[in-house]
Formats: sequence, structure tokens, C-alpha cells
Amino acid sequence: MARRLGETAEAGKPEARAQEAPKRTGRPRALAVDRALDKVESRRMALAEAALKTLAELGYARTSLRDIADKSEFTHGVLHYYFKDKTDLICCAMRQYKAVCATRYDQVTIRAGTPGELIEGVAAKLAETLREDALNHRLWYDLRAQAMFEEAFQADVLEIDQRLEKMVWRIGARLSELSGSSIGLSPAALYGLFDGLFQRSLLRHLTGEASAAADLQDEARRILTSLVR
Amino acid sequence: MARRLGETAEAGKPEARAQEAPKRTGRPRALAVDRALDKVESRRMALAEAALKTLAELGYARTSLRDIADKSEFTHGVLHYYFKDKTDLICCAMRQYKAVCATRYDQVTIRAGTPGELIEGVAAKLAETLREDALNHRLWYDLRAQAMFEEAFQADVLEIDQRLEKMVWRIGARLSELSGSSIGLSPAALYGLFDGLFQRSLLRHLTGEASAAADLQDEARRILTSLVR
DNA sequence: AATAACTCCGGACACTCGTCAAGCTGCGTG
DNA sequence: CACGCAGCTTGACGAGTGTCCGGAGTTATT
Repeated sequence: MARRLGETAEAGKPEARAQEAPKRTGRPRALAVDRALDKVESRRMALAEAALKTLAELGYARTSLRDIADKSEFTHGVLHYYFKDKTDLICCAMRQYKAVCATRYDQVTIRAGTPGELIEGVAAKLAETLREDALNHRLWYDLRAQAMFEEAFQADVLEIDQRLEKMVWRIGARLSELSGSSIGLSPAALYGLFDGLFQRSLLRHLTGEASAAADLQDEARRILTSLVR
Repeated sequence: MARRLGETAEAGKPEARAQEAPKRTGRPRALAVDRALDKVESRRMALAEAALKTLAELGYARTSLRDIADKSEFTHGVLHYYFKDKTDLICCAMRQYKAVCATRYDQVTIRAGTPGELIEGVAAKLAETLREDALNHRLWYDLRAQAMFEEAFQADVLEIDQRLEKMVWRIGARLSELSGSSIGLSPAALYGLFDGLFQRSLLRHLTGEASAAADLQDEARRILTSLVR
């Protein structure tokens, strides 16, 4: 007989407990339970990664659960074993994306020793990102637009947005520190500036405009230079 | 018996000729033909408007042709009489949107007599737009994201994007003219700045942040002021 | 008046979708 | 060894999709 939600006290569909506190307890047999939880969590992560890959390729509107399953090593039925529904899966995928997204420019920011180095490094990194990670970024813009319609996505999107704003601001703050002059834009404005510029460049890049990355690099250099002048 | 595509030489599904040159000729009987074309065109416009309304409400991913027809005075069967397919309808709707979208700030730009008036006017208009036309704007961001996945939308989206950039630049040029000092940003950068800022504010506004519009107004004022300083 | 063309309706089609239930397999525990 | 459960597959369901078609009603032409 098949299991139903809440049928057994100990077991059951894993996502029910995956939402709960993942704390390790010192009780007997906790080790086996922990290993099981780890396995569940690693499966969830693998499926979320497949979801990200599929969404980046097809876009939110054209991605079905079967598409996602095809990109994983499982079949479509498993998705409801590890996730409550499609929304739950996509939210989980976004949280996974979140963990990586907002540190991309930190190495450049930290390593730069002069304003010029920082400006060149950031501009080059922007162009590199546009060229080599365009699909993931178009997914981000897609999901952010979806969040304007679908309440379930809003919390995660807002948090990612804030992280990105802080990351951009770290660049601005470092630039200010290295140059000794304060930049005349608020964190929100600086983020809006680079986000808008990148989105514009991404659209052009994806529509076949070959110079989009180089143009972005030039533009970023010019803007950053004028900020400290 | 039902018509098929290309069955008759003179008549046929109207969208086939709606794509062609809509020039009025001086030949006999042209008047009746012209009136028929006008009627077809007005139907297409009405349906495209229903499409825009529906898309703004539900988002691209959740909008079906039946939803659109429900918002019009027709049933779903008519859509394929006036449009080749769903993509054709949405593209037509975008072209209709295009006609209005890029003149929103021109009145403010023209009427302002001092830099302060222009800055205040633009900032106020931004906030007003956020408050009163949020749904149409989230549709725009949605469709722009879709264009990154769907080739059919790219041409129209790119053209709208260029119009918006020019509109923003008209503000910048006027500000430069009124203040006598050149602003230190390129058209692309200025557009990216305001587009990014507005998109950020829209997300916050739609997620229930009550101060989003006021914050946008303050931020815009600050930015514009610092551009001419 | 008769005929043709234009408009529009509503149902039917062949899918695809998210979801769920039943059953198989292999492993670990009693 | 037998049992039970976790993990996964397979197949089915009902709802919803874009598209197409036959026909009815209306308008225009001859």
C-alpha cells in the first residue's frame, strides 16, 4: 500500500521534515537519521540544480517538471517525493542560486590595490559574466519578473536582490576607499545603474549583437571613472 | 464549407493582408475595401488591447488565449481569424503598447523652465507611474525577459527599449540644456540607471512596500540633482 | 432576389501539464 | 530469513492548452 502524507510518524515524504529544523541532536541513532537527512538534502540539491539548468535553457514559462526530470538522473515522479509541488521546487532552486550569486565580484573588489585596478577588474568581470554566464542571468531576470506576479517567489527574489545590491555597494565602497573620494550615488542607485546596464547588455548580447560585451566593458569603465572624478 | 488558407484569391483570413502594405489606392471600389480593412484593423486593435490587459494581470506564463478572449467581446475562436497564432497576437499587442509607452515624460520635459522644475517633475512622474501603472510596467519587464528566450519577441522588444532610452535621454539633454552643464553619463548609462531603479522600485511596490513610490521619488531627485552639480 | 463573401461561434482535436497512486527493488533491521 | 520501509518508476487522471473546423448569421455584391 502506498504511503500517504502523515501516515507514519517516523517516516513519510522527506520534504515535510526537510522544512523543519535541521539540527543534529546527540540522541542515540541520530547518526543514521542524520545520514538519511543528508542524502535527502543532496538529492534535493541535485534536483534543484537540474531545475536551474532547465529553467535557464527554456525559461520559466516553457519549463515543465518532465523537462527538469529529463535533465536529472531521475524520472518525473520523484519530484513530488522531494518537493511539495512545482513552486516548492523552483523556490528551492532559487535558494540554491542565491548561495552563489552574490559573491561574483568580491575577489576583484578585495584584490584591487588602486582605483584603476578596481575599475578595470570590475569592467572586465562584467563583460566576462555577460559572455560566459548569460543563460543563468536571463533566468534571474525572468524569475524576478515572475515574482511580480507570483507571491510565492517574492521572498526569495527580494533577498537575492538585496544581496546583489550589497555586493555592488561593496564595489562602490572599495572604490571610494581606494580613491579617497566619496561616490555620489546611494546603494540603491548604484545597484540600479549596474543592474539596468547589465540587463540591457544581456538583451543585446542574446539577440546577436556581437559587441555587447565589449560595449558593456567600456561603459562600465567610463561610469566608474566618472564616479570618483 | 470553410475557407482554407489561400483558397480564394480575393478574400481569406484578414491577417494575411493586414501584414501587407495598407496603402490606399485610387482604384474603383477601393473605398469599400478600405472600410473593410479599417474594420479588421480596429478588431485587431481591440483584441490586442484585451491581450495587454490580460497579460498585465496574469503574466505571460499564465495567460491563455481563452483568458484573453474572455476579456474581449468575442470568443476564443475569433483569435485565429485575426491572428496567425498566439505569438502573432502578443507581438501585435506589443506594437500597440509601443505606440504609447515612450512619450510619458515628454510633457514634463518640454514644460519645465528650470532645472529644479524638470527634476521635480520627472521625480514626481516616476512615482506617479509606479503607483498608477504598475501592472503595465510589470508586463513590460516580463515580456522583455521573455524576449531573451523567444526569438519572435526580440525585434519589438529591442525597438521599445531603444525608444525608452531615447525618451530618458531627452530628459537628460533638457536637463543639460537648462542647467548649462553637461551630464556625465551616456544615453545607455542614463537609461540603465533609471530603468534599473524603476524596476527595483516596482518589485518593492508590488510586494507591499508602501514607501516604494516615495523612495523612488527621493532617489530620482537626488540622482538628477547630482548629475548637474 | 439570389449568391457570394465576411464574421463569428462553439465544439473538437491532439497534446501537455501538474499531480498522485500503485507497485517494484534493494537494503538494513528485527 | 522475513519483514518493512526508503527510494524510485511507471502509468494514469483530469484539467487546460493552442489550434483548427464546420456551420450559422450577417452583410455586400450581382
